[in-house]
Amino acid sequence: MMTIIIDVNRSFYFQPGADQLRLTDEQASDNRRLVVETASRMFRLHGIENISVASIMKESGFTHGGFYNHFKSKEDLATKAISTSFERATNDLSEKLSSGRNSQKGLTFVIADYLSSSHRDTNSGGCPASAFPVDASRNGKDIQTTFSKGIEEYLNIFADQIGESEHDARQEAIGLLSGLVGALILSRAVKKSNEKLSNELLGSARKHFCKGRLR
Amino acid sequence: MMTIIIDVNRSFYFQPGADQLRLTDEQASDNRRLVVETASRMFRLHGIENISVASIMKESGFTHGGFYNHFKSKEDLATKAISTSFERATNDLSEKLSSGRNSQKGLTFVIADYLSSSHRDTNSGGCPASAFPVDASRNGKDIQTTFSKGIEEYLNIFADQIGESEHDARQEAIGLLSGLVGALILSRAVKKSNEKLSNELLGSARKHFCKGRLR
DNA sequence: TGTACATCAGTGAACGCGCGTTCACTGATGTAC
DNA sequence: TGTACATCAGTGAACGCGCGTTCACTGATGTAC
Repeated sequence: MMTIIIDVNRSFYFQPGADQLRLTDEQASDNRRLVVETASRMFRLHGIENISVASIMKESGFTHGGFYNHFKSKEDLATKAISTSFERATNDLSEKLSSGRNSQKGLTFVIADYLSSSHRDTNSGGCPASAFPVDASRNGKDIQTTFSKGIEEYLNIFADQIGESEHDARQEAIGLLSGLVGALILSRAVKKSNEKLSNELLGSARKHFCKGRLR
Repeated sequence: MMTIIIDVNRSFYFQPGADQLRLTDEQASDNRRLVVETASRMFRLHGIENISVASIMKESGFTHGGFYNHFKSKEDLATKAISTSFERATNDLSEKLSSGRNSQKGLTFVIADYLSSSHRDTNSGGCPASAFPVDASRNGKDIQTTFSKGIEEYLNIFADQIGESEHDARQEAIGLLSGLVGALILSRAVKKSNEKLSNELLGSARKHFCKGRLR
């Protein structure tokens, strides 16, 4: 078996048109931000390994070649996308909690929101703590470092809200976050085949983790 | 730009050697079982999308060409691998629980075992309920159906053990399974970057979910 | 403030690789009579 | 029970495709003087 490949005229490249011009620094960093946000959404929804660099760039309105002007690698982008998701999510969380007067009652709102069918079905991927842990566990140290920081932030916010003695609050926060993440992930995993079970997982977990907190 | 590809002698194929012979039905189904078990382990450890058909076949001691003699597609294998994992896992679980005399105490053993560092670090991938949910949520109905059945089985076993009124037991089982799955997944996701946090997640979740069950 | 030149975001083709799947081929096993 | 023939698990090459990454090239913007 022999294959002969003759490649004619290897060094012919596209010449950009006359309307091709260098962007200002501000435009460039706006573009970078846009790509990170697109990636954050697509990664959370479909998983990091299942979304290509080209599709992120296309969804952001660019061709894929320019990707490496902004990011060292796909992993570099993933790291930035994860930390951006967590920043936004923990800000939202703090806001929701600070608007609720009674702290334990505030938590029940957050739990109900987290374990709602609209969070399960969101087409932006929802909470990064539920979207990324399996990707993180299969990836290297850089991505895990970013993920860990996000988890710590979540735990701090929950523990602050729970109050009690510091150690108990932290332990309670860990139990709560684990329960929320587990229930949401499981309910997503069965939704297409058994929506009844999916809803039951959300509803029962909601009741279970609100118990003793209400009012 | 033009590329010319000349492919010489396209139709030359390998001829099996003289020691090449048809297997008995039993050998063939033993081989099939072996491939499913190898896949189950590799899929749980690295995720379904991250393991190739060729690598599963190689790890099982075969070349990849024969794969489609046994399975309709990679998804077909994934479905069989998931259900096999659940069968084994739920059998193990029942066994562990039935050996413990007091039912609530039996559960605390299971919780401690589930949230142990050796389960987190197992190089066979461990419990399918924690290994597959994110893969399942990103896959189609066939895989989710298999996954749902496994989850139902887990919930039934937990609920039986918990006892109480039937409805409360089911709700409690959902809370417990969610917590176990969430804590294990999170602890795996931070292990490479922050082992202290990883251990804390396991330990605190263990205490949290054993509370009120001990003795 | 004006000028000369380096920088760099974007383009689209290409590279090298690995994926899931298909294929022609073999010959002992399985089976229909 | 004996015989003729179809079945089928395994092999390794190949297909077609998509991936992450690299590349040469452009010219207005950024910057050093």
